[in-house]
Amino acid sequence: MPELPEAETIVRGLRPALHGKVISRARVLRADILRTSPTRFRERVAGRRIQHVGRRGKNIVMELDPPAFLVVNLGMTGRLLTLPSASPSTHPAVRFTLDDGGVLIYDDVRRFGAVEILTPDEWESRSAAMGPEPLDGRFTGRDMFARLQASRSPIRSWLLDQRRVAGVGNIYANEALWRARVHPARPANTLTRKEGVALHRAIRSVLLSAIEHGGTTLRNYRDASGKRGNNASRLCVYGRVRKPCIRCGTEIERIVFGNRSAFLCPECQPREKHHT
DNA sequence: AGTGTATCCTGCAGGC
DNA sequence: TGCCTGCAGGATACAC
Repeated sequence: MPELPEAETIVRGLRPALHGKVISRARVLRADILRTSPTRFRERVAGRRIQHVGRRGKNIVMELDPPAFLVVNLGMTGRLLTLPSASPSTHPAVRFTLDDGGVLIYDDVRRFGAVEILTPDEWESRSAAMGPEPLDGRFTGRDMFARLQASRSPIRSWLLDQRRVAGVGNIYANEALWRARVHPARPANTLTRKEGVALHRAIRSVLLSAIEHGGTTLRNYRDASGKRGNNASRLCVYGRVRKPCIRCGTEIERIVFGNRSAFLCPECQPREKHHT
């Protein structure tokens, strides 16, 4: 999916269209997107005003009044589209009608996503279970390094675990590791302080740059107005198997672990320290 | 604690 | 053209 930069881009597009609007009703076309019954969902959403549109990790979070949280996780192929949109909704799952006549559609080809309506308590505990926001000032290199030392899991798996850092997915995990010159399979606790700090910086710069470019569209991702992101051409390793490393010319490798592809430059990101 | 495996679901690209 | 396989930005549950 949509990782943090894509969710952030969608939020920025949604905010002006949704802020202050009342959801007059919701129509559920694909009930498996919800985590409750369609009836209960409709009843809990209808009549609430959208007070704030925000993001936590990869989740798009709308704060409603009377107090409730509409939380959207886009899974692999989810979209939140305001109409009229540049790309038509091919697989609509939930359709919200606003009091000003506006329409918001949750669209999802594979339906791995989720649209949930939570109580403030439910949302609070959900959010508390997630790791720090990587772009928040409270997320420091020092902190991250300390937490890396407590884990033996491969660093790429560590980065994908939303309880450790919120919002990093497979694209940006791989990109950040390449920038920091760290092999994705290295156990987290084998990173040196220098590497940990470099990785922390790399995560932030990779995410910030992706947001600046409107997110990465490989296939399905679209922003709230249906437009593609422009970040795909800036990827340095993700999906670049057998293409030359931009830094050193060595062929990029693809390896698989934790059920996901990892991409790396074997020269820039050695698995073991090598002596030169 | 960590890992591999499978699952949810659809579509697309590539090989033959 | 058609059929087959593998692959996909995520998250979770399971057995070991």
